[in-house]
Amino acid sequence: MAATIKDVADLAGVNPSTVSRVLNNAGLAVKEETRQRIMEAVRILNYKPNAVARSLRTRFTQLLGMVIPDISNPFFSILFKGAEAAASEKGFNIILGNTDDQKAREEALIQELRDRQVDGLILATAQVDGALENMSLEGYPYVFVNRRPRETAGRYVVADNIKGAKLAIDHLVALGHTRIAHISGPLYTDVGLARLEGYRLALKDHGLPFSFENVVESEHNEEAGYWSALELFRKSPEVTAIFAANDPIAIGVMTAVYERGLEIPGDISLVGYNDLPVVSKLRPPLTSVRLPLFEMGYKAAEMLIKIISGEPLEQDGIVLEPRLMVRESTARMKG
Amino acid sequence: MAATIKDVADLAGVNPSTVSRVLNNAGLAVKEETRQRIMEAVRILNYKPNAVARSLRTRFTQLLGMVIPDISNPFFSILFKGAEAAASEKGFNIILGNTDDQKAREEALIQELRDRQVDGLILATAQVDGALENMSLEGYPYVFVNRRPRETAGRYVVADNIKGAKLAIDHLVALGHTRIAHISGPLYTDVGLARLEGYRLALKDHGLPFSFENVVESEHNEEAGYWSALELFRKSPEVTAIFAANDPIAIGVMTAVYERGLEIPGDISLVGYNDLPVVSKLRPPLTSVRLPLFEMGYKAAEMLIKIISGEPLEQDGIVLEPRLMVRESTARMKG
DNA sequence: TTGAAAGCGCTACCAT
DNA sequence: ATGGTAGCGCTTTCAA
Repeated sequence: MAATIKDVADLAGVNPSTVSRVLNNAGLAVKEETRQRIMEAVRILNYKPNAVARSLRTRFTQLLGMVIPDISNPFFSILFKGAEAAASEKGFNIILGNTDDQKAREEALIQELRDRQVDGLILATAQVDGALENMSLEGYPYVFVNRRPRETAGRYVVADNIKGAKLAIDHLVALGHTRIAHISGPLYTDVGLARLEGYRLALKDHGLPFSFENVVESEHNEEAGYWSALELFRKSPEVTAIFAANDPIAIGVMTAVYERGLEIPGDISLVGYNDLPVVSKLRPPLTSVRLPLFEMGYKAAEMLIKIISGEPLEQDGIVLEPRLMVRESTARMKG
Repeated sequence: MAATIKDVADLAGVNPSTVSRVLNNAGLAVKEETRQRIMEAVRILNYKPNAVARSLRTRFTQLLGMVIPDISNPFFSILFKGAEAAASEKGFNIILGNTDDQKAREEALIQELRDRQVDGLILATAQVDGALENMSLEGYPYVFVNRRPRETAGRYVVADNIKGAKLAIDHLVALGHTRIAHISGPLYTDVGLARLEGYRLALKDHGLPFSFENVVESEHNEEAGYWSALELFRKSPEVTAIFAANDPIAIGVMTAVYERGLEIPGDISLVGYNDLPVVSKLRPPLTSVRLPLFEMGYKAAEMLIKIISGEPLEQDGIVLEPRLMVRESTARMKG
């Protein structure tokens, strides 16, 4: 049986409250000699405070909940790493829950975590609503990461998707491309919409026409990317560059391009988004927009802990800058 | 403020202990009418038991700790997913800690998790010792996954590395290769040793000579794989097939092979290990030994929960079977 | 079938 | 500077 605070108090010949004072209130009045005796007893008994008992009393668990669609996706696992790094610096740990992108699981998980009395939630998931309204209503601390809630209020840490899309298009235009297509993500998501918007704005900036002929809406995965590329070739066979809304889509596009007997970047320049580790290993290595994922996770946890601690926030949201990783899938326009 | 069991009891006009009985001991004697009244009160107040208070009383947190070197490595994140799936089925959640392969962080983390009173630990990390001895001494529940402890006692869930290596070599031999090299992992790890042993045994099975000329010891990463391949080419330029101890090593080998102006699989057949998602995207897609990672994580959590619940275990360890995913990096011997 | 009460280990308030 | 004590919310034993 592990030693309790009472054991320490008995051994040191003091009251448990004194032990607690020594251990917790660094700046509080305790005679040096008493402190010594107590620390010695702690050492002898190898005493570790019981976090559960402390939590019950203080009403803080020093535990964060993080809800993620798919931890095996490096995108999210790097977010988690960032969050964990910040949390651990402040003495917090994180309960991680994977939703497999299922809304029911997501809501159940949020409830589960709250019942466990986690001090706050980091939400990296797509759709939250019912559970969320309760949360904001009751003033429960939570922070969105990689997603900026539209309807619901809430703090967030995101990357600038409009800027990211512009980086991609600027690059392609600089290489001489004018017929640039976009395979967008789902347009019911803020991410999908923002990247499309960035694409549109960048074309406009460069005096290039925007046309829905050159846009195909896709899901955020490889297979959907493949089929969307086929559809694009049907609609607009003359494009010379494609900006894909994320890397898996871009990988699907690659397959479709090769099937058509075309070369990358010889015939088609291709840009992805997120810069997952895998894309630098592709042939050719993919040019992609990199998000500061670790930093996003870090800042989200940091922000959440500030909210929990009642520290004032300078801002409700943090928007981080993406940057373009240029690789071999993009090249100067032929001719 | 959230409702407590006392609020429910008051509303239902009963004692808190009766509420507790209704909520927890499904099979216990409670008059149907009372139960109804209580459930109604629970509903009205939207009562959720406070897990912290319950944990303090029952001495179980229904929380598992999982220690992982690097969650952004898909190898580990899939292990985690499996563990989380099993845990969540049994009403457990998992606190995940990332160690970045740093021993100090690892030990601190284990201590942290124990102080939090997690009911048990799943250890996917490389080196644990000091902290571990305490754990086994005090009968604290823990399970190793993907690693079978040598010196320390302990339950484990691993894949059969000797078998996996044999699968790789059998395949290469079947393709007509006889000069098969092995770039091994670190030989101070059980994983590295076991794969080397499988390589040696398989050669013997096929009546092929084993020689240290054809073995280079490497670290488990891409760069080390690259340098090890260079060393191999120096020692044994005539090899026609290479079995790499894991996928990152194999990727490093690829780079070295291409630099030498050789083709895969034309000149050199190459087999990796772990079958990370990325390897099917390489050019050529890599033949690799696949481990049932999700299942390993699942079984590890399941085993741990059994230990926690005091259920008897049929066995101290579970060894799962790998299988070979044949792709285009291996081909029949020329000539 | 239900109630009363103790107590898990800790902190924080109030005394002294 | 330190001790005493109440109580966080729950479960569980004992009694009725």
